[in-house]
Amino acid sequence: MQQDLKSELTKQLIIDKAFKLFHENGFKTTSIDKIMKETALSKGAFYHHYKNKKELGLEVISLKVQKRVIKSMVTPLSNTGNPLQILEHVFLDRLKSFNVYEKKHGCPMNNLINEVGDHEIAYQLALKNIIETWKMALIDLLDRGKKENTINKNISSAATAIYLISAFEGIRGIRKLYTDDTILDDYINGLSLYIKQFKI
Amino acid sequence: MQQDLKSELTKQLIIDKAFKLFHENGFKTTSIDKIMKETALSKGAFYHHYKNKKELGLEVISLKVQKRVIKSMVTPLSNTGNPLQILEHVFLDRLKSFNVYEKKHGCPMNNLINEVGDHEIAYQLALKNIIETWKMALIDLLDRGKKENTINKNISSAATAIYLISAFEGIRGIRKLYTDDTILDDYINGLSLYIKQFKI
DNA sequence: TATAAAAAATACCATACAGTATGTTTTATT
DNA sequence: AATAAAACATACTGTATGGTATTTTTTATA
Repeated sequence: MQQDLKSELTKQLIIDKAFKLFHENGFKTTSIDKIMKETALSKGAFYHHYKNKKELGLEVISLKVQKRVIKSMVTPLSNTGNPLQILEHVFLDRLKSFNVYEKKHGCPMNNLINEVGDHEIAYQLALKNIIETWKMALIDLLDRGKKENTINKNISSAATAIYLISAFEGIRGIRKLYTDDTILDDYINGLSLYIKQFKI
Repeated sequence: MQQDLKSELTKQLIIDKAFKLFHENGFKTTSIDKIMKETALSKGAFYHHYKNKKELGLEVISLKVQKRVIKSMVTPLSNTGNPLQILEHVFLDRLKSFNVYEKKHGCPMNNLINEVGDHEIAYQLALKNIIETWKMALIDLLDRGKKENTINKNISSAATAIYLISAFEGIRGIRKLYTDDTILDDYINGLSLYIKQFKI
């Protein structure tokens, strides 16, 4: 195999396993040893490709966590159609798409925000970047609705975007505490009611 | 000093320092050594009073984390007055009461939920208990508003309670990523608009 | 004041950790 | 085939960890 391709595959393997373990067990308590045991490669291989754990953490955020959020929560906002329907679809469909594993372990981004969001400035910036991207996309969609007269012009797009994001991330954490979906049903009802209020 | 009083004071000291360090640096990465260094006592003292770190964790949750939430977010909901005004007051006053330290390190409960909410069942139950207490108190207040004809009877009290809690906890995490309060202002505007919708 | 128990200190252990030094194997180039 | 560099493996270091064993100090009671 070509060297640069092999290198790329190895790095991708490490990132994938690291993301999985960060998601399941948290960032701080996931050691390099545990990650490399998952890859079936050695510690030497890790330090050949990465300077340290921090560098890996930042790659996991930008290559896995960010992509995940953008794919499921940002990109679909650009679809054509009624903005309010898109909003409801994106948030509700996402929640309903989660399997037991994802409900149990919560949102990878939110987990990182709460675990390392007040520690390393580098993590802070990388995570903030995701939130800002998400916020902007929501604002664009809400503004489009206002322009097309399907959304009440008196509501603040920025405030609504942040309230939507906050509630979504909040419930992803709270759901961890439960073993069934009743709390998610409450959230879903709350969200539906909330979105309906934007209508003209 | 009386023995049982001394014992009680020592335990309280350990709990206070542990809560502080959990809040600042997280649960998992706060070691017994670090806690006991803060208390200026020895490791022997710790293991005289506590069986292990888990037992301390549970005491911190029930004696510090829970008390904190109940005092600031639950008890004030029982005040007399217009339920909607009480709602707005409690949530907004709480947010506005936070100092730089509390904004930086987020909500101790939410931090724990996201860090250990999917690990130890004992932590899970202790934390869920707080959320349930909070949820019930909000439902009671909303139901009172409905009975007194100040709150729209068509909204679900449980759904509204969970949506309020989720957004509040969500923003406490997200705020960690920022160095100023603009994101909090967005949230506050979003919350005000949200609460206004409950009006008849 | 003697004695027992509680409170706290000291010293220790096995394990896990991030990271390093050095070796071996694989791949690319001449 | 020779050589160099990249990819990976092995063995190690120093430090931190949760927890234990044992000793010293403080407090309560007779």
